[in-house]
Amino acid sequence: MTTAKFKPVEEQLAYLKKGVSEIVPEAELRAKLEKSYKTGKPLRVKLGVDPTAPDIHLGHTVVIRKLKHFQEMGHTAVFLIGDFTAMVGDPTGQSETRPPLSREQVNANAQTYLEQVFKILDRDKTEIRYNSEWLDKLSSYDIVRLCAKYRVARMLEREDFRKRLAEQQPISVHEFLYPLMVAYDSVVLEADVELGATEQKFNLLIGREIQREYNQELQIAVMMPILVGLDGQRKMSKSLGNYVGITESPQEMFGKMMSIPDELMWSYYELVTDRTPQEIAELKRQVECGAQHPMDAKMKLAQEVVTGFHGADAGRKAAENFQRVFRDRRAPDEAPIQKVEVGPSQKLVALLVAWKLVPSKSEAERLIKQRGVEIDEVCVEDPRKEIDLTKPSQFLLRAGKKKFLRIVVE
RNA sequence: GGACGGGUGGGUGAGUGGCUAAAACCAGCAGACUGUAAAUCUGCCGCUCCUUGCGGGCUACGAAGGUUCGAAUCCUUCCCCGUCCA
Repeated sequence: MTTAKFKPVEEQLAYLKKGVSEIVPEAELRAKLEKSYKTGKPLRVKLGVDPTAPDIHLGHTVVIRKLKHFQEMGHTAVFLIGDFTAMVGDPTGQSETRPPLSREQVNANAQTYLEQVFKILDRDKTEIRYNSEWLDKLSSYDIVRLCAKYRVARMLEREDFRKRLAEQQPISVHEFLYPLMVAYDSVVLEADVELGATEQKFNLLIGREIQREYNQELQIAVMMPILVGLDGQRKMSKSLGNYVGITESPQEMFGKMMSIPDELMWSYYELVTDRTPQEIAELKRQVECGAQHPMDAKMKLAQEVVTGFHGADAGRKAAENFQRVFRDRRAPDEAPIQKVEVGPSQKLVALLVAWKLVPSKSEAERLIKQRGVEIDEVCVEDPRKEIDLTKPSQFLLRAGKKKFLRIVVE
């Protein structure tokens, strides 16, 4: 092994620190990088993700992108799927007990996660592991011994627990197990570095404590900031609906990116694109001095994100479409197509529900009354309007600000 | 095991027999304004039916029963959460 396989330590550090919120402790990371540089042995970098939902959104990609950075520097990316821990449920960040998932759900989610993760990571260079591999095999006795290695008072230091205790919210005993199991994962994987969002700090640090108990070298905790959701307020999450799914269509993705508050775009540039800090600073300066319109800067961001997941063509098209529909206020050149068979005429409200543009007829009626529905760019005034389906035709239906459907009767 | 407090719409939270599909606020949606940003203003915000009316029906205040002309509100049992005691 030659040392030439790695870049110089300082260069690696500069790259790896991009966008990072905290490294605990940073000096040890440097030491580990130096050692690996000398011995030619790559660091083992762990990122654990619980497959609690079928899709990954932009918020998840922040840490995955960081793992990719380590991968690019020649280190071993260990992508850990928490198929066991997903069933335990991590209490992190939400002050309520999350319902545990069944094994089937977890497995199905894990599958879709992997497909999506490799839009970012290099499939051939990633070590994929499942923590059920070892956690399933622990005996009750093993678990008792693991629990014996940590104290309740220390456990209660965790902000989420402290808060719930103070607010008289429930804490289940099994929730204490979660951080211990995550820590045990690090022991099994012999992690040199563990990545996570800042809210994972507690878990990452327990990993160090438990590794010490098992006489291992301690892992470095590298934490990434939490990506704020589209509302500009709260953390991006599926349950809050303020997210961008990475499998969403280019148009949707673009539209959602454009809806973020202006100030937020800088943190997005930093966390979900591969732009360097210098480039971002320069762009920001241009916007501030008026050389560039904030909307243009945001459109660039949106296009880059779409390009990352759908390719350059899709990115360009999405930008053009956005320009056309929302800035020039014209119909989109392509809208999803809904085919309908020729048949008896039907009420528009019923069709809006059938085509899933609104959740109920009441909602549909409301939308029409509020002048939110257009057919071929003409506002529908009558909530009782019937749609003629008796002969072939087609028209463009708009429901609300963003939903378009090209209806083809045939 | 005992004592006490609590469980209301997506969230916070008022309501303690009819005026309550349930205040207020937040979130959400639509319209205006715009850069589909933010801010602001206006309206909507359980489901359903039609003759679209300050219209009819249905469902809803942890669950199930009961009292009553009438219950989110009173009674009974049960479930769940928290605090203190053991």
